[in-house]
This record gives sequence, structure tokens and C-alpha cells, in this order.
Amino acid sequence: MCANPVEKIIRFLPPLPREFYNRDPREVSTDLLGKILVRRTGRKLLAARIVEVEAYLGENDPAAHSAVGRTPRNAVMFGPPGFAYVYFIYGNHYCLNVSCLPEGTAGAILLRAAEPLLGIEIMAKAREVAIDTTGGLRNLTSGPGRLAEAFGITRSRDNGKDFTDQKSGLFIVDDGYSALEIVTTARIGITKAAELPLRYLIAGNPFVSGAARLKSGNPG
DNA sequence: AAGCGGATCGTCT
DNA sequence: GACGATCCGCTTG
Repeated sequence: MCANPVEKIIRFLPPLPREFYNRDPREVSTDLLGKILVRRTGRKLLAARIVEVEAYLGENDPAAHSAVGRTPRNAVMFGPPGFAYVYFIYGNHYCLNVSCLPEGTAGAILLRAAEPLLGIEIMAKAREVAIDTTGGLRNLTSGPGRLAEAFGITRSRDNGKDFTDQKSGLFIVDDGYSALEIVTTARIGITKAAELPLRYLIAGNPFVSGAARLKSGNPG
């Protein structure tokens, strides 16, 4: 085992610290691109490089779940920075966020897409549906619902987990990779404040969700 | 290759 | 009782 050199590196990297998340969601968003989301359950290790996120600014952001004020559902976003906010959407999917800003101030980053690095077999098994029908690996984690499913994220298991605590088994690490070019666009799937450029992605990365089509010359 | 609509249920009014 | 920070499959070009 451990034939994968990437695994040796990732296994010993520490979680990003609390201060990393204790900032404006827009700053955290740009810095999260290129970082690695890690999920540890027992001996199993999942890892994927984050290539697309969205910032949700808090009570003054009409598109954010926190816009309605604190409720049992969104309470994590009003707590301290660096905790998992997981919600269930459209009767089908979970989505994974990280809380930002100090306790009492809402804010979060939605993790929308990533490039699988470790545990690809496990991710494929968790996704199960239609792995080979369209995009191969791209099908695993390109989109917030897919990413959550590939990582086995559910609200009951993961909502409120501490991203800075290694024992939570869910955290983000920095392997020194830096995103070459960051593009901002409007956020996806919202109706309010839909014009704000709060979606961040790595330019040209094939694992970005949605209209990240490859240019003409797209091979077979 | 791109656009449309159904599925499905927790959360808040 | 309505709607949503989505995904998938089917249809059309």
C-alpha cells in the first residue's frame, strides 16, 4: 500500500487554522482555491483539490440562508469560523459549506467543485450513478451535490463539524499549490442578488461545474 | 452540445 | 403549503 506519493504528503499536512476562516468570505474564497479537502474515516482517506467555491456574505446577502436571521437550520453560520454548515436541497442533495467570520456574524463558503486526488474508488462507489456516461472523473465531484455525495457528507453526520480539528475527520489542508488564475462570475442557481460576482473558480480547470466546457478540439 | 422539466423533502410562513 | 445555494435523463438541433 501507500504506493501513491500524493498520499504520503497529504496524510501529514495539518488542517488550516481558525484564523484562516476568520475573515471576509470573499477573501477566504480566493484562498480556498487550490487547497485540498480531506475526509478521514477510519483508515479511509479521501482528498480532492478545491477548484470552485461561492461566497455567502451573511445577513446582508439576500441569497444567503442566513439572510432570514438565525434559525436552527442555519445556526452554524452564526457560530465561530471554520465549522461545517451542511444543508439538504431539492429533496435530493446535500451541500457542504465552511463558516466564516467571528461568532455572532454569519458568513460561509459553499464548496462547489473539486478535482479528485485520493480515494477515487470510494468516491465512485458513493456516487454510483452514471460514472461513465458523460465525464468520467469529472462526474465525481463537479458540482456541490456531487462533491458532497462523493465525500459521504450528510447533515446528521457532518453539520457542525470543526474544520480545524483533525479528529473531526473533515478538514482542509495546504500543500503549497497556488491557483494560477482565478476567475469570478455570478453565483449559480439563485434568484436574489444574482448579479454579484461571488463565484470563484480556477481558470480553465476541467473540474469546474456547469459550463466549464473544453474548447473546440475537445478530444474523444 | 444545449435546454427543459421531474424528482423529492426539510424548513419556514 | 410553497419553494429551494441541484442533478439527471430525455429531447432537439
